[in-house]
Amino acid sequence: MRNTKQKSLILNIVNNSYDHLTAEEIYEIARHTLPNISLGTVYRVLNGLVDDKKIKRIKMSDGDHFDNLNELHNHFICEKCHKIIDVMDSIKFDYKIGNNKIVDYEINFIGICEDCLKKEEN
Amino acid sequence: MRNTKQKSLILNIVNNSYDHLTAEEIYEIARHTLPNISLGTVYRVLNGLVDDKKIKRIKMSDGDHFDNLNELHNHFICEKCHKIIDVMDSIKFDYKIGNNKIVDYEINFIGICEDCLKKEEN
DNA sequence: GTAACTGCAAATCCTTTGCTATGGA
DNA sequence: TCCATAGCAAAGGATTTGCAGTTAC
Repeated sequence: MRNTKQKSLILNIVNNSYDHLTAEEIYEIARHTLPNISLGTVYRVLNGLVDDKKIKRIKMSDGDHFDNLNELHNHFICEKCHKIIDVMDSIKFDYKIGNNKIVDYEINFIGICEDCLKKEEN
Repeated sequence: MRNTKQKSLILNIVNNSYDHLTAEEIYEIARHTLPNISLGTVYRVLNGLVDDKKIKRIKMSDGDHFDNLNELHNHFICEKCHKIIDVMDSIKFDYKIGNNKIVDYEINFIGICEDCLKKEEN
């Protein structure tokens, strides 16, 4: 895998954001630096970075979002507005599932976020 | 939400399968009983059942899969072949994340399944 | 009776891909 | 130099949606 300016830019964008950006959002930010970058390239680079385990993919109803691996964390996902909130507490598992090799795990908390709870009250 | 034969059939199919079926697969099975059922209806009914928390959606790279809620369980997902394996052990959490209301959580173990490990050896 | 649901087909939207040109090592 | 990668645009594929007819309650 070659080190292109497109790739290092995209990795930087993901690593410096805690907003769980979509490919489209990353594309818009990347264009500030590289106006000619294409959305196809953004998708291709993101897929490569996920394969290389440099970033993580979060599958959502509105398309995939991408997350940095700066610190171990999990997610809370709001059922109403689909907001993703980082849960920094590190939960540890020491687990065995048959003869399958566990490489990683993720815990997703699902519920209603503070903002949506407030809206419900009204 | 009305109780149609399409809906009860689809709920039965999901509840009696442990194969984490896709909409397309559910459609094919449903056609044995209701030959005129349409794929659009399958998608619409599945969305309704997920909203009503009668079944669960599993987002995968090849499209969504649907899972029954017969027994509390989590999933192991193979990175290579994308197989989903049920993990029946019941892990319990008593957790608080700010003022957000936690309704549910899911734990996904990610790794390489036994079959793919064997293939790698060769 | 009537509002909700179905079937059908077209549309939508995210994502991938083929091709040619470019640039990193 | 040479092959992986970028840009562009077209294709792909899962899912949604509009509409007219049907059905559950």
